[in-house]
Amino acid sequence: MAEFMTGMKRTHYCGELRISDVGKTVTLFGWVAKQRDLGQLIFIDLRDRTGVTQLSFDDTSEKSVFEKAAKCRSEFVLGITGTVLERSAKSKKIATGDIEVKVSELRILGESETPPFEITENCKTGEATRLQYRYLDLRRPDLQQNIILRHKIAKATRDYFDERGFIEIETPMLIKSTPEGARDFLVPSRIHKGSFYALPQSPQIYKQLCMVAGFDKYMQIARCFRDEDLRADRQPEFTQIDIEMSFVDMEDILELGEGFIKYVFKKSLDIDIPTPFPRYTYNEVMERFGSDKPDTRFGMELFNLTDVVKDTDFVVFKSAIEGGGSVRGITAKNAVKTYSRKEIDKLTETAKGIGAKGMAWIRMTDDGVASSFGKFMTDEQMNAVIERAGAQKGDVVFIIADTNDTSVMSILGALRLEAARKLDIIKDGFNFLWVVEFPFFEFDKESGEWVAMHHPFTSPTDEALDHLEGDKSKVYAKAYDMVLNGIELSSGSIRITNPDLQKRMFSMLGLSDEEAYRKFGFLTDAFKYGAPPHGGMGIGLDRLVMQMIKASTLRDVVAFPKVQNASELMTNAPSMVDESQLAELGIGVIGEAKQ
RNA sequence: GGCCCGGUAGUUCAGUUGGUUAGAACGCCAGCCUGUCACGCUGGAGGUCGACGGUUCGAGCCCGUUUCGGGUCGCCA
Repeated sequence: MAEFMTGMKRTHYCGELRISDVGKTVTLFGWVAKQRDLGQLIFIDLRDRTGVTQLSFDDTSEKSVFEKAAKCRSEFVLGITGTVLERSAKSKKIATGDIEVKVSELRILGESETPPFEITENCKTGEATRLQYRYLDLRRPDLQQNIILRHKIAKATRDYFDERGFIEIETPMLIKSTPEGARDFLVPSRIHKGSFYALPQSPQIYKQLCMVAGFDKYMQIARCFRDEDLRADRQPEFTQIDIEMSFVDMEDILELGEGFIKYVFKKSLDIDIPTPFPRYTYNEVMERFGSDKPDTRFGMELFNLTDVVKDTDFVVFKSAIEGGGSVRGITAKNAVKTYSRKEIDKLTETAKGIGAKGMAWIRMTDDGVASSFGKFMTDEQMNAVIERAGAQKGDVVFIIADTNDTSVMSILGALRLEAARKLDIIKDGFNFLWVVEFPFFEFDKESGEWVAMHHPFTSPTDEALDHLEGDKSKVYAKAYDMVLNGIELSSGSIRITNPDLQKRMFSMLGLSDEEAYRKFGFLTDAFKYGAPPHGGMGIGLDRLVMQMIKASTLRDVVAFPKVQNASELMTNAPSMVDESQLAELGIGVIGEAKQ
């Protein structure tokens, strides 16, 4: 039934025509957004990626054209030629509202069944249905704008780094598996039966080898893969703006990163981001915000009560402190109405869910001070607590005690976010910051051992070189994170380039010399042949775009995303494969297959 | 793997203490309509109430299991 477009050539996009075009003969292609049939008069809104133009048909139209227009339904694909007319009734709602196109030739290039949901902005249809028909979802103007903005950001990214002498180099997708951190996606080899490639979690090692090779400044908009569980801001495949530079120290990289953010916000959103970004040490953000990726769009900072309550009779506080831990809290301003006893109980459950043993609280009501632990305290002690909390009438104080200081801070960090959302006090804006001076090791409670917080190529600070094998809590890394509104946007470090130091690092991570050589020998070998000092970072493109458009999920900025269980609803990937395919690869499935 | 939330026409939702034939709006179909742009008017079609099992005289509603979707903790060097 569909007609051919032979002989038709587009003169304009649907969103382009203005009053100045009146009188022109134009040819447009697009989809029927809406058809309004008034009997002897028909209007069709024709949509493409740029916008909508109204087409009109009346009794002066050729009969066959008019009849065809009457048959048009939503999402039919049309090609039309006609004359631009000034509208008698103008519309201010759309950019082309002053004109319409009186159609002289109409071809139905593709018909459409009724779509499962309307192709409109602010579609209310659930995500699952939209993802199943993602090609229709992507046809919606808002999602289309997201993807187009993403393109602009990627373009600005390449421009920025190109102007500064960076070279984009493609690194391989089929690489050696080095399962140190996240789980690898594995790809079986047909030629080497029983052997596997891995998909890269990041181009880390290759970009470092590019530095050894002398490219000096590398960048790549690189797809990365991690076989871990999904979150609203985590997809199993994601895109990094990956950067590495030689002969630089941390300052150079931070400056480059700030410049990049400034540039990309200006170019794609025309927003000025002030630089330099505030810089916090890891210890400072943990103490003040209870997170290594703090959201600084609101206050409610943590305070330390350990010295204030250490002599009280409250056994919960006392035993936490005696066990080497701390007592800390946050104060929610004007929250006494929001946080009724019932709501506090709910928050306590939340706290327990993330590892708290309990939660103490103070409510500063009109009738006085109510608290969960007042009976264990003298009035002076309670007043000292309230003073430290900076609490006034109308405020609510939440207090966490634990023998593990880090737990206390991170639990309060989570409660701080939860309370801020509930109280709706998070201001609009783009709060960038750097977190620096990361510890090199963190203590793993389960194994009782110190484990590396970063990948094994991260350089310790110069001062730390003397006591690497000593007090592990005092070793810091030349690592830095860029944080935006509580989301980790970027992570980077200065790398180790000394082969001996790299060997020391591997052995501290529990890798034997043989094992280290088997896994990373090519890198340590490379460092024997003149490795320039270098460092870099990877900026999460998806997360950056998501923040720029204030989306709440990555799925709004990824064209074809995966859902929570890591499957794709449109194609139903992953799927089982034929036995013959498995046989060729020498692979069998153990246990019950899960589709 | 744990915890929390949700699933009722194509879509978004309502559905009382469990009680006759499960409703509305939008969309869809048909007819009428010359200035609409959320067109209007008239009429119509459209439901395994996610699935299975249980309780009950009777289940959309109660219970259990399961599945799908979302959030989150673990995990993400």
